[in-house]
Amino acid sequence: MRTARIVEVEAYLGGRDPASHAYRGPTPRTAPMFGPPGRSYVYFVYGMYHCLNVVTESDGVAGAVLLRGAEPLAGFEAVEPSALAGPGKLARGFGLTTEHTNLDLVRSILTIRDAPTVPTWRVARSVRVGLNEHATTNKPWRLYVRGSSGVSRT
DNA sequence: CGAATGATCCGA
DNA sequence: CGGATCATTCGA
Repeated sequence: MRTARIVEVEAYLGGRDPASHAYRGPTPRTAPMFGPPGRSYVYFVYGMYHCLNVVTESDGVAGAVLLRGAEPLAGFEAVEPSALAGPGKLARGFGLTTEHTNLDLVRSILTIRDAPTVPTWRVARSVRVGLNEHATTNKPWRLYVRGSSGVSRT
């Protein structure tokens, strides 16, 4: 089993967030974002990368958190500490594809477990990265563990 | 149908 | 900064 510690995330909302895939209403691809919380939303971009999100809002309300970086803990054979630093690399490291969208993250082959609380002083905030200017909100909706090797380069 | 585009990454 | 590379989405 492969395990890793999540160290970088970004929040995406629904109708009020122009950067969100849910901005213009549900589509077959984004349906999980409008579903019940605690499930996965995996999408394919740039013809070669997958990204993993955790659906967060109640059923019928769009909202998700993009997992952008993690530190490998176990199950990864001889990988660099930065192997999961970045949303595309994280999904690839876990072998995720669109087959893994809409999975129950509490009980399925893909789960998220509780972990020791990260001290507030280790958490940094910033604006989200990788968005086109038109969609940027300039809200500090990216959170990451300061100094972690699992944080994507920006 | 065709065309545009993107919540990325890497290398120069 | 540009290229890789293609599913998804939107307009005609």
